[in-house]
Amino acid sequence: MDNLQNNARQSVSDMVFERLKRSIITGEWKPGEKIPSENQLCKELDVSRVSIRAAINRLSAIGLLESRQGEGTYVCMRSGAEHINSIIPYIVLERPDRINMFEFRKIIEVESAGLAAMRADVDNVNEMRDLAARMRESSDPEQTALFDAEFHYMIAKATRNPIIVRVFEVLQDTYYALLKQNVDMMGSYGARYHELICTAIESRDSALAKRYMEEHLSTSMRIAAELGEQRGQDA
Amino acid sequence: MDNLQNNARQSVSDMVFERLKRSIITGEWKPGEKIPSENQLCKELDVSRVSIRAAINRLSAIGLLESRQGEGTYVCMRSGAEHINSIIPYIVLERPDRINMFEFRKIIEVESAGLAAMRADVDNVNEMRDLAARMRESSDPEQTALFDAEFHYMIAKATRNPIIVRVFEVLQDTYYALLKQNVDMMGSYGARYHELICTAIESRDSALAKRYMEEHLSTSMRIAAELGEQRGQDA
DNA sequence: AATTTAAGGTTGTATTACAAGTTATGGGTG
DNA sequence: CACCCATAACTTGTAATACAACCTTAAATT
Repeated sequence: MDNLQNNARQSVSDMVFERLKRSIITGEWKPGEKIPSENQLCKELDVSRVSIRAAINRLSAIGLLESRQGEGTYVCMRSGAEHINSIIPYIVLERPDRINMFEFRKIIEVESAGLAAMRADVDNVNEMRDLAARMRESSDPEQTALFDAEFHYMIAKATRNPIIVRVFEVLQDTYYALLKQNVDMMGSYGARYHELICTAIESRDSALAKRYMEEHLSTSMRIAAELGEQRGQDA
Repeated sequence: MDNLQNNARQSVSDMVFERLKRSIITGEWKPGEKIPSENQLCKELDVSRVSIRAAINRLSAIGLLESRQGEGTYVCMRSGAEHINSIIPYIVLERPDRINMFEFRKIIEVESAGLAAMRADVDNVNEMRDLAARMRESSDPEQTALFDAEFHYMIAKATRNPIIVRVFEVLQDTYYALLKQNVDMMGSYGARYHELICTAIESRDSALAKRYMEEHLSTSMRIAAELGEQRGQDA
C-alpha cells in the first residue's frame, strides 16, 4: 500500500490486482460494465483462478468491483461509501487520534467554510439552519452528535468539490465518534457556532465563515483537551 | 459450522468475514497481534481454506489485517481513524477534474507545508532536498513525475499527522496521474519551487513555506488550465 | 403463444498438492 | 560451552481439479 517506491516484492495476486485496477482506472472497463469472467482472465493473464479471485476479492472490498454469483463481476457504479463505512461499526478514538483528527479538521473545514460561503445555494443554507436548530433543541446526546455531523457534512457538500465531500463521507464514522465524545463532554453548545456560521455563509461572507469555523474548532479542541486530561484517556 | 443467525442468505466467506471482523473489533485479537493460522481457523470454523483466505483478503484490503508469507497474519496497528482506504474507488470511478483536485491540494498541502516547517527533522529535509534535486536533473517524464509525487508525500510525512499521511497514500494514484500530466505539459519546472520550499522548511519558516507552496500550486494550476484549454480536455 | 425444461456459463466452495518464505530445533564443530 | 548451520516444521501463496449454487438463454413441450 505504501510503495510509491516499488521496492516491495510483488506477489502474483498483487500484479493481477494492479492490472485489474488499471483496467478500471484507464476506463477500459467502465462503471456498471461487466468484466471478463474469471476463467477468461485466467487464460489472458496466464495465472490460476485463485490469484484472480484474490485480486477480485480485494477490489470488491474497497468498492471497485462487485461480484454476483452465477451472473458475473461488475465495475461499481457509485462508490461503495455506505457498505464500506458500515464495515466497522464503532471505533473508539484515543487521545492522539483526537488531536490529529482536530488538526486535520481545522485544515479542511475552515477552507471548506470559505468555499461554502461562495457556492452554497438556498437549499444548502436552509438545511444548515434546520440542522443547527435541531441540534440546539435536541436533548438526546446521540441525536445531538448526529445533527452535528450532518451540519459539517452539509458544508462539505456546499463546497461543490466532490473530493472534499468524499473525504467526509469516508470519515463519517470517525466523525460521529469524535462528535459524540464532544457532546458527552460539553453538550450541544457547538450549535451556537453553527448558527453564526450559517449567517456568514448566507451573507456570502467567506472570510467571516472561515473565522467562525476556526473559532468553533479551536474552542472545541481546547475544551476536549482540558476535559480529556481530567479523566485520563479512556474510550 | 455454527452459523450466526441472519435472515439473509449469507455466503460462507461472508460469515467468516463477519466472524473474524468481530474478533478484531471486540479486542479478542489486539492490534499487532498474530491471529491463528489459516489451517487452525479451518478446523475451528469448519470451512475450507479458500473461504478463510477470501475473508482474510477482504479484511486486508480494508486495512484491518496484514499477511506476511511464511510468518503469519497480523492485526493492523493503524488506529481506526485511518481506515479511509475507500477513497480510492471514488477517485478512480468518478475521475474528478483537475480543478477540483488542485483545489483540494491547495487546501491540504499549503497547511501541510506549514506544519512540516514546524516538525520536520533533519532526515526529512535531506530526503526532500534529494528528491528535489533528482527531479530537476531527471529527463524521463515518468521519473520526474515520480520524484514530484514523492516530494509532496515526504512533506505529508513531515507533518507527523497520520491522517494527513494516509490521505496522501490513498490518493497516490490520482496524484501521480495529475503530476504526470503536469510534467508532460511543463516539464520539471516545479523542481525550482520544491527547492524554495525545502529552504523555508529547513529554516523553520512556517509562513514562508506556506506561501511558496501556495505559489507553487497556483502557478501549476494556472499553466495546466491554460495549456489544457488549447488541447481540449483529455483524461 | 406461453410455459417448462434443459443446457451452458459464472461465481462460490472444497480438496489436494506443492512452492516460497519464516521460525524453531538440533546436532556437529571450533 | 558457544557458535554456526543444515534441517525440520510450520505458515502463507499458487495451482489444478471437481463440484455446488445460481443465473441467463434458448430449445422443447404443452
